[in-house]
Amino acid sequence: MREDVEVDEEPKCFARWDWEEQLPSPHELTPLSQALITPDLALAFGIPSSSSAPTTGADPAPDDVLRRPHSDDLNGGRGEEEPARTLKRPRLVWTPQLHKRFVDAVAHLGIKNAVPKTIMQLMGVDGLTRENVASHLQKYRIYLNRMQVQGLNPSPPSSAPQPFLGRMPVAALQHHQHNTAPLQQQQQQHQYYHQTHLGHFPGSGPGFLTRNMQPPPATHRTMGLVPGMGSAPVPPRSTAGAYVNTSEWSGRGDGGARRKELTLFPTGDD
DNA sequence: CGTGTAATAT
DNA sequence: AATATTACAC
Repeated sequence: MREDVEVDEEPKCFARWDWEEQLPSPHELTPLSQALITPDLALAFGIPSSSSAPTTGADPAPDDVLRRPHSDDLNGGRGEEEPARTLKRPRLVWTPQLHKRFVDAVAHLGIKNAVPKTIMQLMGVDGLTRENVASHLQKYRIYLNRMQVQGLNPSPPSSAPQPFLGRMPVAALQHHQHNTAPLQQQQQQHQYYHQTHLGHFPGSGPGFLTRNMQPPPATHRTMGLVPGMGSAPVPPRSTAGAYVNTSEWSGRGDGGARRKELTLFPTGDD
C-alpha cells in the first residue's frame, strides 16, 4: 500500500517576470507606497518622492531601457510566451550592497519602526518586494538576537560569531540616529537587466560571494554616475540595475540544482 | 490588511 | 545554503 506521492514539479513557466513589462511607471503605482516615509527621510535616502522628475532633461525616455529586446529569444522563436501572470520571479540575491541598504534603512528607521513595507520603501530599490524584505528581516532579527545572546553568554570555547552575510560590520541595534546625508537628487528608475547563463565564476572559495560577484561586463552602466566629473556629488540612489544569473547551490552530489536568481544593484556608496 | 514567527518548501 | 512560501496568531 504505497501511495505514490507526487512531487509537484515546478512548471517551466519562468524565464520571464513581467515586473519589467507591467509596472514601472513610478506615477502609476499605488500612491500609498510612498506615503509612509517622511519627505525628510526620503530626501535623505534619495528616494524619488512622487513623480517629480525635474532632472535637467537627462532622461526623457526611461522606458526604452525597460523594454525587453526581443532578440533574446534563445528559445528559437517559439513556445512559451504568455504563461499567464503567474510567473515566478527569480530568487533575490542579497548582495552585500543590497544588504547594506537594508541595514541602513533599518538603522534609520529604528528597530521598532522597521517593518517590511517601510524598509522596502526606504531602500528604494525597485524590483524588491515586501516579501523579499520580510524574509530578510526575519533572518536579520535572528542574527541580531544571536549577537545579543552571545554578548551575554559566557561561551568561552573559541566560537566565532557567525556572520550574517559573510561580514556584517553594521550594528543597527540603536534607535534612530538622524543622519541627513547630503544627497543631491535622484533620477528615474532605470532598470538594466541582462539575461545570461553564466553558471558560476571561477576563483571563489566557499562563502557567500561564490556566486554574486561583479556582474558581467555588459552590465555596468546606467549607474547614474556623472561621466568623469570630479565634482560629481553623490550618485543617485534608487535602483541602478539588475541582472539574472543561473547559479547552483550544491555542486556536488546533489545533481546541480540550478535556478534563476535576480540580482539587484542599488547604487551604493559602498 | 500588515506584521511576527515558526515551519516548511525549493 | 539562502530565500521563498505558507500558516497562524495578533
